[in-house]
Amino acid sequence: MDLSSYNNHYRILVAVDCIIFGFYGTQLKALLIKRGFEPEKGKWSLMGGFVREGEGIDEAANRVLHQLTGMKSIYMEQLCAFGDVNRDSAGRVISIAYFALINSTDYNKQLQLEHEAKWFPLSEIPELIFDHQKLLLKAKERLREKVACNPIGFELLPPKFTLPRLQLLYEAIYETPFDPRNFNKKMRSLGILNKLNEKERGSSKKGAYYYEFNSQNYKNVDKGIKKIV
Amino acid sequence: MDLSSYNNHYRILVAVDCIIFGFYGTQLKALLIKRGFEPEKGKWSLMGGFVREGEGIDEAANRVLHQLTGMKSIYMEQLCAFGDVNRDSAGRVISIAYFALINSTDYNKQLQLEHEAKWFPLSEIPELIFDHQKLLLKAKERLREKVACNPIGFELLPPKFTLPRLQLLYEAIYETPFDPRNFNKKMRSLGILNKLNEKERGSSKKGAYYYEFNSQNYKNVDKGIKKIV
DNA sequence: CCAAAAGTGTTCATGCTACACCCATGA
DNA sequence: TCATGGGTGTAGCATGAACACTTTTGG
Repeated sequence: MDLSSYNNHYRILVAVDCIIFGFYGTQLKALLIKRGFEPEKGKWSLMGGFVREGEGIDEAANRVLHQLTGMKSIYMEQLCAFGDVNRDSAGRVISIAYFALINSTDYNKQLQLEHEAKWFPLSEIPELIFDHQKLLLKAKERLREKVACNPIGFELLPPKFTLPRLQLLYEAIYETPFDPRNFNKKMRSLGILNKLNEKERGSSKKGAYYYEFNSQNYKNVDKGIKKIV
Repeated sequence: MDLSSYNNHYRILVAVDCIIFGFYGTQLKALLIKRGFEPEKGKWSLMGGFVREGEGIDEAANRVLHQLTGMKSIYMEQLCAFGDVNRDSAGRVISIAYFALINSTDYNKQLQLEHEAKWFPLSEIPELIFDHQKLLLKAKERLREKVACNPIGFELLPPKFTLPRLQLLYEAIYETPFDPRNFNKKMRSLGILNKLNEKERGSSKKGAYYYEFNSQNYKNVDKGIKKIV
């Protein structure tokens, strides 16, 4: 490799920061940690880490997500880069933000304790370090845009879920109620759900049918054309 | 500033690369340059530059755009970061991509010569260095998504333009013809155009009325709700 | 038998699509 | 006067929004 022509240029610390969304009860929440090192040690923060030598940025984001959740193959997408000169009080750091969606039922609670991580409803986010509030806000916007045309909401639910539950999720994301008749009709018409022959008991006496996401059908459809919500 | 806790981390070269779109005749084009330094000197490339000390990333993109076009206050938006380990053959470089829209009538041709820059129709892009082809593709996608709901197409036109010309622009972006009756109706109904009392002569005998973009009206509308195309 | 949540169908308004003719003018 | 591109309106269709009642069953 010939590095000669690049040698005199300024090198910068590059971090990845992850906005991790989960769906608990009726609330969309974000997973935050108590920062474990200076500066701003002990304050609430997004989970992040520096990009290492020989490590791609997506790889770095995956590593960071794995560190905190113990999960592999999390749904994850790059948001954008944040690079104001003084965004980090301890020096020049460019942060590449990722947002991730996880199914809250299967992740490692042990790791959560180690990192002093906590789920916060989006309406009750505490003060965050640096520009992390801004990253979180942008992630929320992007999630809405993305969910409107792409079936990624399912990433926030277990493989089997009921329609009322799916509706609660969309209501949490958009912070607005939907009409259950219209919602069901729309969802069924998209042809991306399989109705199972099994009911969920417990949240109602009648019981609601379970559905699963049919990704095969989705792939056959012209992506991004149909509006989901 | 206390840098102690960050000191042992790996620092990386960060570049910004700009995908610059322009509208010429009936074609959407991208501005490419002949790369002026090694590696890959003399090959076609996006215009880019390294992020400097004390310079924010948006600032860096503006600087790069100014260098090539001589224009200030160009419409510009961050696309995303590209950070695969071996994307640059000469070492680890993370690139933050920006796409820019410029009105082709008022930019500096002199600078174009100095950089050996050339406008290429999107259907005739030559081989590009590194992953620049990928950046360009992604920019094209993003432009379509963005233009569908935001009136940024006007950035590609002079302040005064005719409806047939605007239609040609949209047709170029979406690579598909529109019905002129429906297109006009839709555009007029959005209430973001001012019809001027002046006609463009030359492209037809009857002449077409000039319009200008009314950004004031646009700001009063609930953004991002209305679909433009 | 009653309370609580699940499930379903119809109507109306709106917006999108398709489509054909007259207008103004320079040559 | 004619060729060229500019400009407009209508009817059918699909989609989204509003809205109320029946079903199931555990307690």
